[in-house]
Amino acid sequence: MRETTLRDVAELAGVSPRTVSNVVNGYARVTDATREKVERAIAQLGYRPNVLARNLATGRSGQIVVVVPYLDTPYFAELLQGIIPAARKVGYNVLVDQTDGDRDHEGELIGRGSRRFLFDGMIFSPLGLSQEDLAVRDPDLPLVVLGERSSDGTFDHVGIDDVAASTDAVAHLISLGRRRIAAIGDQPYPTGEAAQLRTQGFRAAHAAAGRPVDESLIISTARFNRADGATAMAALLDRADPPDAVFCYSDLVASGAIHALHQRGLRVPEDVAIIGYDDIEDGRYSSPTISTIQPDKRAIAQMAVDRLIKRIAGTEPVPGLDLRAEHRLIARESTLGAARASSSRPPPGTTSS
Amino acid sequence: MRETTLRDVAELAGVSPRTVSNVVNGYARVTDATREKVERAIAQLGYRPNVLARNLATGRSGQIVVVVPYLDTPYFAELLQGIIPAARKVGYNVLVDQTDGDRDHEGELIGRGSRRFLFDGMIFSPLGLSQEDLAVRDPDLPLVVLGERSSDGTFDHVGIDDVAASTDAVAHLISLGRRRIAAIGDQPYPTGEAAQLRTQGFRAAHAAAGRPVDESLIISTARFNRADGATAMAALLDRADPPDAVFCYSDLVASGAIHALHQRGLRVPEDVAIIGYDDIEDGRYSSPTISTIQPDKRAIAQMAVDRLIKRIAGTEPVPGLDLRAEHRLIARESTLGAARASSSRPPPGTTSS
DNA sequence: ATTGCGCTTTGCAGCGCTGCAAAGGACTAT
DNA sequence: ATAGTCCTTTGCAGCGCTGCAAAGCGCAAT
Repeated sequence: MRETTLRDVAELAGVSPRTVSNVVNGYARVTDATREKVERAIAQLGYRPNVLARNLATGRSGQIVVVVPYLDTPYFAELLQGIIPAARKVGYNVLVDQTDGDRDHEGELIGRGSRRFLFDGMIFSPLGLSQEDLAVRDPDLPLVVLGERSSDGTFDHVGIDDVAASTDAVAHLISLGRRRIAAIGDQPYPTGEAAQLRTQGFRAAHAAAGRPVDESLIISTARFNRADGATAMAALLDRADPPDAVFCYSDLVASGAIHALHQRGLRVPEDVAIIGYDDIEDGRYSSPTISTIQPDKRAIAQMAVDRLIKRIAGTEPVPGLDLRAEHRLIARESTLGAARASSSRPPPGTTSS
Repeated sequence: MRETTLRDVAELAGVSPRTVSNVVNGYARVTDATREKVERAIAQLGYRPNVLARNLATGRSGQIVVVVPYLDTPYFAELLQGIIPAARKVGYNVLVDQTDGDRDHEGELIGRGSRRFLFDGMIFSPLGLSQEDLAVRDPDLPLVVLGERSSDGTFDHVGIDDVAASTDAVAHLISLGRRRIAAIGDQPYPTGEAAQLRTQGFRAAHAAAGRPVDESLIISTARFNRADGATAMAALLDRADPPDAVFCYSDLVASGAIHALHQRGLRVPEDVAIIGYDDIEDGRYSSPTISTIQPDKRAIAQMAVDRLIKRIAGTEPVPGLDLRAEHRLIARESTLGAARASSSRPPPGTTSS
């Protein structure tokens, strides 16, 4: 049996197809009488508009895509948790795509491919693409970039002040009296801009305290995940002069580092203090709970959606904006110890599940 | 400037639009000569097919949707990690939707709404809908259901044998000599089928060991998350006769329970042994590492996609299948202790990030 | 009664592509 | 040379909807 169409409804209601369309879309002025007639016909036939046809006719898909490197990274999952409802509230469906941080895949997505027609705009968290790679993008694609890129003026960018946040994190470790502070997560190559900003903060905090930076304590990792965190921490502990504190570039890295410490029978924070970055839910429950930098994820999600919608509507001035969300330092057991952090009921989080 | 169309390409190449379409789709027999001509024209004009138009013409969208209750639940995130590439490999884009376990929202998605046109099929992990609610679904929607429902014959179902897995988990605790075993996560109401199967396994293991079940040790929670796990554990510890082991219905619940134990200064597993369910990455790194039931997520993802594709193609016999993936017990520190579990390097996981 | 105005409803054409089936061409067999 | 066969290419119509602008209609003002 064929799916009922606008035309079928029109016929039954005794009006033109165009009028049915008007009713369906809540358009224009339609008399209550006709509206009712049409609505009755719609109900009777169980009509539902064919979105595919509408898309072709309007040239818009009503979908936006959110592109992240990894879906199973809690930070992104939590961010999506904010983006999806925000987008839905303004009538957009969200498509999620994961790139595995692959440069080619990312390039394909922002380039002028055929999928372009499937979404009206994109919120993109690049990993494999460097700042300059972003230039190859389809200039027609409304784009909001998350994280540590800066806008070249043709798209909007939403993030937090990574340098300031990292400085806060390291200053916190210094204020606790730690002397040998390591950093895990640097990425000294073109696509490692996010990491480099954090390293910059690491240095700034040392400078502000009049401390020299021991370059050998800055450890690079390929990714910001648990496995790399554990490996890097283990390497640090193999040294003759291990650190007494570590600034990890993500909470996952911190989680891995703590795991490595525990495996060697070391205590956190007594032997080594750990601070992470992102404030994922995991860190609020782990043992010890993880001190961290909390970006305002809800704000980031909302800002990203807002900007994208405005860009899609085309009501925005061309110049791209660089927007900054708030962040704050959350000190927990992994730096303060169980006693001092005893207000260690999990603090109200941005999201929870 | 207008987007170039099939017609433009045809004109430049000096062939009919239909031929261009044939080339683009790799259809039928096209001489190398014409193909080359057309391809040159495509390249020259930078043509890309309009997916929206194709969708309307074919009546298919090339998208499938995966509906989960919560995106930021690691289990689902890890599952998606498997589903997305599997689907992409067979030419489908994946749309992800999150329902917050809301019954109405879930009902809308499987019902005969307008979004139906946006996807060719659905992989659905219900939470708010009970078995019988599933009946209201759009019968035309190719559907694969994940988790603890069983097929009513009109859709496929993929899961693991929850009763057997739960029995294994509890038998493990019993084999370690634990006497008072609690369960956290029961949901004794219509939508709690998944939970109830685990409770069933809990009982079965006791029965097999000739042990009575202390009903008061079966704790219900609204959800399978950390917060509920912590709360339930705290309640258990407030009792005069706390348990010496707990079977948690998810790793997140286990994580919350461990958090609560640590807050009271109790040790895991010395004071209370904990076993979870799902084998999320988190559990492989937490302190202690969490013993768990490991479902074969990769297999689940693959099976779900396979079945869905076959259903979409309509080449499948109507009767729905109930498919079971493998599971295994992974004993880690939270039951064995650090010493015995010292092979506690994180085992190779299904996924990692 | 006539004109003009404003609101509602309509018709037309077309979004860009593909399904279908027939037309056209080259080639083989007789 | 002619008919038959097979492969390539084409034309047509239409997927179901919306943008646009005109047509229709009721009512008020003259």
